[in-house]
Amino acid sequence: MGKNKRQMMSLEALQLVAARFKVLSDPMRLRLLQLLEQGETSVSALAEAAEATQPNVSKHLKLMQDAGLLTRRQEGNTVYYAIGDDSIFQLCDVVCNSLEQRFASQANVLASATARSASNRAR
Amino acid sequence: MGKNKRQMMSLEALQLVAARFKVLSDPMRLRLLQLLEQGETSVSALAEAAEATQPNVSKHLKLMQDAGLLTRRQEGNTVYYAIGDDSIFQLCDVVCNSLEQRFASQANVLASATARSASNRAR
DNA sequence: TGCATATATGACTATGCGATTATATGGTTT
DNA sequence: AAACCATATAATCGCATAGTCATATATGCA
Repeated sequence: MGKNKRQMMSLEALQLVAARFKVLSDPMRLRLLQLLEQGETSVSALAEAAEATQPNVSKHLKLMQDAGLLTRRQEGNTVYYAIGDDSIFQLCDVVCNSLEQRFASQANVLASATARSASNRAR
Repeated sequence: MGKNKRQMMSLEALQLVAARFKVLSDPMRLRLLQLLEQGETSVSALAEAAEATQPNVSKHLKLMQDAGLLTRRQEGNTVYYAIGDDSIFQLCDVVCNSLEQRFASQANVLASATARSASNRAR
């Protein structure tokens, strides 16, 4: 209770946090993460589901793996990626709830997309 | 409890979420938010505290206000900005905790910066 | 060995954005 | 009115990056 007083973060720390947000600041990557929430998936399957080219998807996946968000498993010819950091979905939930509030009065673009995640939180 | 199955978000929704993350993906903006956590502050005060030029700070502030993260209040000549969406700090906490875990074994760049926020969560 | 499939990488283009500088806008004071 | 102050805006530059296309790598199979 009461307001927490955070101490200032160093510039390096802020850069790390900013970098994490940057990884999440692309619709295609969010789409891939959403697909991966259903479970480990191969690159080609992701490319088809996301309606994107294979090289493009491959790059995004590598970027997210390098950022520590995904894990990579190779089985024969095909490579399977999976969620490696569940905090991603906490982040998306918080953002969705905030956006819901913001657009509450307007045409509800987000309504169907975030209704469930909102009803999960005890607010 | 157990895993929640989210439903797919529309492309527009994903773009909105990505846009919110993008606003947070810049170290200077995070710095300004951190300064504003202490309370409403004028543009010039922010510029000095952040060691940045006034036009640069002004742009960042406007951008965050347009994104719904900040509020703006003008009093005479000077303009005061303040936090308009507290979810920002939830987001930063989640990211900090995730980064802590990730870099747990390495040199602890984040330790001092995030220790408190980590000890706040019941994990 | 040779060929097919799956993924990764490199070259290239186009777009977006952060920073700086100079200037404009708006308010206050004399 | 003019001068001064704080903030916002415009023009510009440089850089990062998402996307595409072509190609390399690598694994499996005939």
